[in-house]
Amino acid sequence: MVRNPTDTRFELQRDRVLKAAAHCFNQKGFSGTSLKDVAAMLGLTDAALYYYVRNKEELVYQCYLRAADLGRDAMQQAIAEDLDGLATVKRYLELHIALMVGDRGPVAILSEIPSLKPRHRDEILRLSRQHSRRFEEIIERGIADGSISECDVRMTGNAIMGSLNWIPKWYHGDPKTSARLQREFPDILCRGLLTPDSPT
Amino acid sequence: MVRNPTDTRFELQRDRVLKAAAHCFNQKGFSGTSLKDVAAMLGLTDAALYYYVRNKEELVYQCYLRAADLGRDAMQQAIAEDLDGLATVKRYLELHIALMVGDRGPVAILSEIPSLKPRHRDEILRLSRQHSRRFEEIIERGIADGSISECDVRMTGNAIMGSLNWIPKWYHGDPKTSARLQREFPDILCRGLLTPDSPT
DNA sequence: AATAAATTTTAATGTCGATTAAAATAAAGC
DNA sequence: GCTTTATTTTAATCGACATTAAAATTTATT
Repeated sequence: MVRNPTDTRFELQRDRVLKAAAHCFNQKGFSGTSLKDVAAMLGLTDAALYYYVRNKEELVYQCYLRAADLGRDAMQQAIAEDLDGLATVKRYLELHIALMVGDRGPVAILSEIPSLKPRHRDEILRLSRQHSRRFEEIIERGIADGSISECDVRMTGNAIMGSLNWIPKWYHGDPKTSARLQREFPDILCRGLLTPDSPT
Repeated sequence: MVRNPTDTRFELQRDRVLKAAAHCFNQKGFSGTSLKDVAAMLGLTDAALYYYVRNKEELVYQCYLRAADLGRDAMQQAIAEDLDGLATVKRYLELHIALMVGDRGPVAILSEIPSLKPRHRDEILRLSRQHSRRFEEIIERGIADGSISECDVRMTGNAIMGSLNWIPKWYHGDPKTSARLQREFPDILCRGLLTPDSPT
């Protein structure tokens, strides 16, 4: 079985497998989804999945890689647009959410990182930390250019990333919610609750 | 084995079991923690846990009940202080976080709700929705009394709750982080990123 | 159409960890 | 101290998937 980059059928089917897996993991929890569940979503047999991943652990790993890719893509594009700090944050959030609720989704929520093999766990954690660090850099840039108010950058980053990472927990594909999410969420995360004339 | 409310030894040990379980679930993931892992934290044998819970499913269920109790307690106390909407939100966040990082913690992250038995799942979801609804009511009250700016209440609630629920993912008991969390987080979630003089 | 390669299924196997029952120990009550 | 009750351990059992190998089928190539 020699496979080259032009061999697209395998890649496509594999992608469907990973999406189905992400969907199942989010819906039924990790321990609650058997390979049979994932396979059933594609009209396949559980054993067929082994043609695309080595085992269940790798299925999770690949789901998490997809999630990391998606986040990285959104951030790179946001940065490339060369806006001020606050606008970059907002743009990143818009892009990330758009990808999540679009055809790059669903994104698996990262609940099972610890049960990955060390090699895989380390890589996912590395990617995850890298992403957080880049996000914090944007916030710092915003503080420097005056668009973002002084704050504990680490905590602020954690707060926003938490909101973002939690989305798959309550968003299950409803189009109405999808629209609201894309329209409102980025602003909400940037604006906070204060009224325009609140004292600081 | 007749047990009454004054029988405290059982209750205490059971509580230790639930805390250990929450800790393990957060650290190693649900599927990655065996009952042996949980028991080992207490110097017990896996079989001993069955004296405190019927089975693993109930262990998760009880962890989630604890989490729900904690959130409810924080919210009730915040509401009882009879502040305006924004201040109530902030007070609630302070209290909830204080409990999470204090001796009521650790709080299990709710990743495995779907693998609960229907009866248990329904109850946890009911409690969870109730909590969200009450939180949204506070936000609405804040909008009504002018302390919170107009917003999509549902989405705003989701955003803040997401941040809060994600905390156990990255907070692992470091005291330094605990202090920062309690000091900064409530404000961050209320204030957003904007500078005092940002245009709206 | 014939052959080869890719994909999926059928049918077992194997294993880990949850669960259980009975025995042992520890604690409490009298 | 003796008895009863509460707690924990030892030692099996047991089942649900994950995993595998070989066979079957589908798809691609010529």
